[in-house]
Amino acid sequence: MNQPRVQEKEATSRRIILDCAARLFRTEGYAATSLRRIAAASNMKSGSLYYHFASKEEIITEVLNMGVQRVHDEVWRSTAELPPDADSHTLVRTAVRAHLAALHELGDYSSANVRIYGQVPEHVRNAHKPIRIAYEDLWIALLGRCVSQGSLRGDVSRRFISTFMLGAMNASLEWGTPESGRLQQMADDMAELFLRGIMTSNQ
Amino acid sequence: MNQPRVQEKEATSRRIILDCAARLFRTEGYAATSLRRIAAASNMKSGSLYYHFASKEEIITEVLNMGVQRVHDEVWRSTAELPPDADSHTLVRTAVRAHLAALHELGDYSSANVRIYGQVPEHVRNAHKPIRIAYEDLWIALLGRCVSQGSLRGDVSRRFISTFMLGAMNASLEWGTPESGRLQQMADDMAELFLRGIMTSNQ
DNA sequence: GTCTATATCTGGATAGAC
DNA sequence: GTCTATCCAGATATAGAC
Repeated sequence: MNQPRVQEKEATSRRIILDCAARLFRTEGYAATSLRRIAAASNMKSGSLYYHFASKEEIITEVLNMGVQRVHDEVWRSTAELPPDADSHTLVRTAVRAHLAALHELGDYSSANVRIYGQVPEHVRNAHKPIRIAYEDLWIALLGRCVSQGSLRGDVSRRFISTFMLGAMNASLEWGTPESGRLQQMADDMAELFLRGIMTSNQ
Repeated sequence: MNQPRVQEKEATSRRIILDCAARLFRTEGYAATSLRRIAAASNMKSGSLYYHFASKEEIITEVLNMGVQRVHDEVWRSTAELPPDADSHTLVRTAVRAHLAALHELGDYSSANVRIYGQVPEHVRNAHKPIRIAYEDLWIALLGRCVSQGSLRGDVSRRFISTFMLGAMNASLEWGTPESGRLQQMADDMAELFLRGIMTSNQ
């Protein structure tokens, strides 16, 4: 009865391959990352990858999806845990913290996603797109909760604000890898800039 | 006496090659963009590129540098033209407008820069780095003018704020190509978000 | 200044042994 | 599940004709 062991090994190898692939896609780019290099980093030979994945495109698809899915889940969970009457500042701060924490924890996956989304083959991008849109919609909904409290400014569209915020937060992936203590501080600083802007007085 | 004509043709071909290269680097990635494709897009054969450039790395270096240099120059010029006693809001709005206008005008150059900077061979990146740092320093200096007016918040470092703003603005390259009318509006909206944040009241 | 032709290398993917 | 061996397409770069 060693069926479970085999499945475990397959799942583990799969995960190792994806981790290495994500790291290489992030740092080298999509086309520059050969299956031979992914295999070597995973302590395998290139032919062996085809036991786990049908093609390079199947690997990048998995990497792209994982880069968004976990962030989505964390932001959803952390904001759903808040009391229904939580004020807008708390809501935004919580979502920003969750996004940045998950983003940097995922590291190579989310960074690879941000960096090479615009450069993968079009049908790969199209297959991934719904996951991105679902995540954007989550943010639109969060901002909707602010609107219903009358606290979100009305002169700029919610879609613009959410795209703006996501872009600003994702750009932080290019700043290097902060220790988790620093990350907390960074998230709070960024939430503050979002909420109140860069100036002292708001005349 | 056709020496000038020849130089003109060389300069023109060079520029065509760089334009095509920037567009391809942006959309396909660095490694995925072959010299054959750059040549084809430039209505040439791949061998001919070597008359104008010594290597693929020389091409990408030029593309990276152009992507920052023009933006730098535009932001510098537009803010230097302001009266020395211009208020902080005007200063920031002017710089944001200039950055976004130049960024989207350069299009493929700046977008290629943002997208593939982290994926280009290390010595290419190192050669380009001083130009990036000089531009960041320009923003630090602009924010310094706000500090001396007592209008920049003091609880977050100037370096953090400038990195935050540049990241947020550069992310807009991924939103598609706006018509120039829309671009003006976008720049003003973004400046507003920077200056006053996303909320209505700042209690 | 641009071409053709080519040397040399590395890529994704497959077949079949173990 | 992982290996070796291999096919074939496509890469950078060079050489030399025009």
